[in-house]
Amino acid sequence: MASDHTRSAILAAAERLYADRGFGDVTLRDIVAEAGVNLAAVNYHFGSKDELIAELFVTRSIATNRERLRELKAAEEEGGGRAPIEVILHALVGPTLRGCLGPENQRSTAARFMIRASIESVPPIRRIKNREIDHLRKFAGAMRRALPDRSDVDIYWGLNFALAMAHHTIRESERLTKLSEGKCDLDDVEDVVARVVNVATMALTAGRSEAKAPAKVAAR
Amino acid sequence: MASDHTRSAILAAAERLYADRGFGDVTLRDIVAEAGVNLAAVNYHFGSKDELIAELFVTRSIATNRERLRELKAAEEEGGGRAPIEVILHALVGPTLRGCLGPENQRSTAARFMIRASIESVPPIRRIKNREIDHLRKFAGAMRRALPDRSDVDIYWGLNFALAMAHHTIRESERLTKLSEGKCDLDDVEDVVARVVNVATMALTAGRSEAKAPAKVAAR
DNA sequence: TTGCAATTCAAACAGTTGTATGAAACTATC
DNA sequence: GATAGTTTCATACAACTGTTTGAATTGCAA
Repeated sequence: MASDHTRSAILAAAERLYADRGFGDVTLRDIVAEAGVNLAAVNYHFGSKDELIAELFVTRSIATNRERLRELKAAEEEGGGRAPIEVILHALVGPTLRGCLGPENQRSTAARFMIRASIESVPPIRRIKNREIDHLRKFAGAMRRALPDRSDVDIYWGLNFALAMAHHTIRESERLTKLSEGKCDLDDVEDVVARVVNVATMALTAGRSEAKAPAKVAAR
Repeated sequence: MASDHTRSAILAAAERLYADRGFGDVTLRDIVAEAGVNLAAVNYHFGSKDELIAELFVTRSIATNRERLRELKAAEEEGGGRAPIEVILHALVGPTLRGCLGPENQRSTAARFMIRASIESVPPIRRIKNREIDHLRKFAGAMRRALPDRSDVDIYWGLNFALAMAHHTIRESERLTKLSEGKCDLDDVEDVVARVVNVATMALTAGRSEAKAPAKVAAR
């Protein structure tokens, strides 16, 4: 074991630079300059540039996934093994949206990094995202338990659309603000979460007998 | 004016290579080799690599946008200046989905190129996408005419969610297929379009008096 | 202090990239 | 068929990239 000082200085500097300028035009030399360490340190501590990026992304995304599962598990336990669909969807998209949106000036480096990762999609990150399927299957399972007479196809489409709305809103938040001339308030994260959950819930419950009016799961 | 042979050979080769291997690892040398022309030809005919990429993307996206507006105009004329919301949404997402999805083995080079452009998002393409706002405003206008008692905010969120579902489904089509173990059939484009339109329509009409059951706008 | 491993460092490496150059080949006009 | 303009070509350029190397330094245990 070592002092770890250099290692974490690199991680912090890299996350900051990637968050600010994107993956495209940040070189290892930029990172080591920002971190105040030697160029060779990156390869010494991480093996390669891609492994550095991967470690950054993995750290942040397991944090998000843990939060998702925590909310999901809590909801299912409270409901005796079956949670309401809107609460499940809330657990699915809430942590991601909360982690990436919010007032721009108080957005954490981690949040800005994750937005970049969502927009630019470089190879090491794509590789990790592809392993996310098992994680999503847990939500598909919970959704099936919540809506037992919905077909698998509808469940998967609903899951897909929920993620679509959350991720696209993050990716294109700037454009949506411009398009709506500021009328869509992306700083009010809980409102965004509620909108996504409401639409996804409608998508999953429409045309069924028990299609109750979707409950508001968060304050508006 | 000239024979244009070299120019179009480059365009075709570039589109093919980008579609197959992505922007990340296709160099000018790969393109000119595929096209059977000299390296300097790209800079001679297009000025720079980025301008080549931009021209490819612009060509394809104005084709999509023209198709969108054609459908929108036809629908509004038929309705005497006001089209049903589901038809407007169909005009918005139909051309994009039809241009990118469909049976993989019969997917055109252009379609595969546009999927790449949607996934990788390189600088010259991002720059063009940012100019798309005026185009989207036309749809926002039509949607406002279709739903006069909906607030602007709701209109923009509905537009955002419709695009979200369409684009995300294109971007993550492979993952959705894997996640659903093939149960979600992305080759049935009209079914995908109908699903997106239905959910977006629900999002825009829920909780209003005239919230009629969304019509099926395409065969299922 | 000595010895050994872990870490840091400057420097170079090996490869690739997009672009520029200037001569050669071509094409069409008069 | 000479001329002017366009297009092609081989080649070089200049810069940048991630990675490696081997020596210097550091930290720690015996």
